[in-house]
Amino acid sequence: MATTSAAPEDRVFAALANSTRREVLRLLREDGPQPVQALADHFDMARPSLSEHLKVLREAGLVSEERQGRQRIYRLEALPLAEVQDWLHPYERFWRDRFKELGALLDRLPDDEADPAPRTR
Amino acid sequence: MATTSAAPEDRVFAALANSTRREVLRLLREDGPQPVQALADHFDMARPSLSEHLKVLREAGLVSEERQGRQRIYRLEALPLAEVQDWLHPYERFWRDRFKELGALLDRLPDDEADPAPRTR
DNA sequence: TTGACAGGTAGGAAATTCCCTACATATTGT
DNA sequence: ACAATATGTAGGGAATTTCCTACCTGTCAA
Repeated sequence: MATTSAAPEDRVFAALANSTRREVLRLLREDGPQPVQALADHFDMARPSLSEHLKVLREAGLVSEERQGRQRIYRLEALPLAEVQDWLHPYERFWRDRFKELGALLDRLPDDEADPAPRTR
Repeated sequence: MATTSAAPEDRVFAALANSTRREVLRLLREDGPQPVQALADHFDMARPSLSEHLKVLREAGLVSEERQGRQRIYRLEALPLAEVQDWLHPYERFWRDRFKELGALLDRLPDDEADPAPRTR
């Protein structure tokens, strides 16, 4: 019956669905608050396109902007990500169970190679 | 420089971007493995549309199917969600910092109303 | 004031997503 | 074998997303 209510976290999940936007978040996290240009330097795309992405992030509450002269300094606002973590929580035991199964399986095997081969990408 | 490489987690984030799909995950988590019909009962949408959603979830590794006669039992596969949690990790300190700020602020106020009034937005 | 810089907005094309109605396939009961 | 059940796939339309090239606005420096 649930008509798939549009939760407020909807915007956050949608914002995270794009890798450019996730990269922006990473840049803000690792390099701190910075103007649009500095961010744009990391992408191939036209600057106005990045502006659109910033808008999506803004509307999801994931970044804030502070005007400073003719620049706008964008800053990471991580709080909405706490919602995502909360959302994940009830699933945690499921993957932990899986890990346990896997661990048990490995225990039963001869002590061979622990490393499961480098990811083929 | 980074051309926003399409990470493998891309599929997972994209899968989570839709609330119907998140609802499916919740149903599988709360009610356990079940056939498509049982899931479909919870949605207004045509069953083939749900099938498409299940396909997206399958390709993200978030569910698995087990054929049982003419039914297909879908089961939650939560492991890819661990990737999401890993992705979240480096952000955690940012929102904790925010909480601390908030806490400090509240401490400085007269012990009045703890509830900060519903956001006027 | 004028020009250059920073960055948002408008308008639109191409791709993708989401949902639908047929239809195809496999299994099961009669 | 036949009808009914369970579910996937095809084809297509509408909406949304993503990206582009102009273009507009505000700030700073000469």
